[in-house]
Amino acid sequence: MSKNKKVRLDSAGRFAYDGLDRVIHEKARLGIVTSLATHPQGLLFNDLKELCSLTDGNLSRHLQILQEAGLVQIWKGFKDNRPQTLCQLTAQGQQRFLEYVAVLENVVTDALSGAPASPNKRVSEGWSPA
Amino acid sequence: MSKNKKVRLDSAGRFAYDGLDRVIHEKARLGIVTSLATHPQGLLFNDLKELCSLTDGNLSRHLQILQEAGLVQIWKGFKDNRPQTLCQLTAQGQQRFLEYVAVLENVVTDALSGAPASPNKRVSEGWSPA
DNA sequence: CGCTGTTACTTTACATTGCAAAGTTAGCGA
DNA sequence: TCGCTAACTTTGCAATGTAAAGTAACAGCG
Repeated sequence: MSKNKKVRLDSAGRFAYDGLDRVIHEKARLGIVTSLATHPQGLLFNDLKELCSLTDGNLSRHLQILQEAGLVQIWKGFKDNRPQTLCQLTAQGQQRFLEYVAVLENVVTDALSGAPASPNKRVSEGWSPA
Repeated sequence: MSKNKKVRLDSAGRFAYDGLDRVIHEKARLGIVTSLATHPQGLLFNDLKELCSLTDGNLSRHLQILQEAGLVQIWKGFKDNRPQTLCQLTAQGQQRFLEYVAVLENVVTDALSGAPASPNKRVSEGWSPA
């Protein structure tokens, strides 16, 4: 079996992506935050529901998490005597989202840098499948 | 209160990002898959542990999920009479990862297209904070 | 040779999280 | 007045992420 080269110490944590903010990274919330980022005037609860294809309960939960994390401001209002909820990114939310996107760009860069489309090298002798 | 424009029907699902493969999207697994994508010859369990800053138990769990999903091939071998585990992306894993990264690029594009760095517009009258 | 520590993982226990069904409040129309 | 609908919130529970604990085997030492 060929001798595998030990990962260099300075690579430790290279793919940990610590800056990937979990509050934003969850798929449903990523969609919510991205759609809010592209609508500075905010979006209604129903608009978010449609844009992100979420159920009422799910959207409500995620908005609560985003609000508690300080990324989203929730406004209550009325239209035709009916209650309406408007959601908007806070300044902090925008900032954290930009930071998150920068890390996401790193992931994309990493992903495309290692010739991922090329076939894997055959493992050398001495290995058997698990 | 100003009249909010209803989201156009053709925008439904615009930010659902259905192509964001959850098996890959989980932060720890994203790191694992990205690091494997940049090492076609595969990586040892310990190398992955260091590169991704994961505990043994956590890494093992995620590798199991990736293997069960068909994205990763696990090879067992020995070095100096000690067991070693080599992990490698499968062809399917590479394909799905490329598809995933394409969607990630969409997210990044969306995120940067809506003037996210510009301050939010003040909400019109009639709204009060939740 | 027995014992202890270490290595390279796997398994387990449990806390956290994501989801949608169920619930709530209030308005509208018959 | 009643039934239905809208716009959410809350709840129950299944799924998931994490690291501590466990396992098997090797190395070194006395």
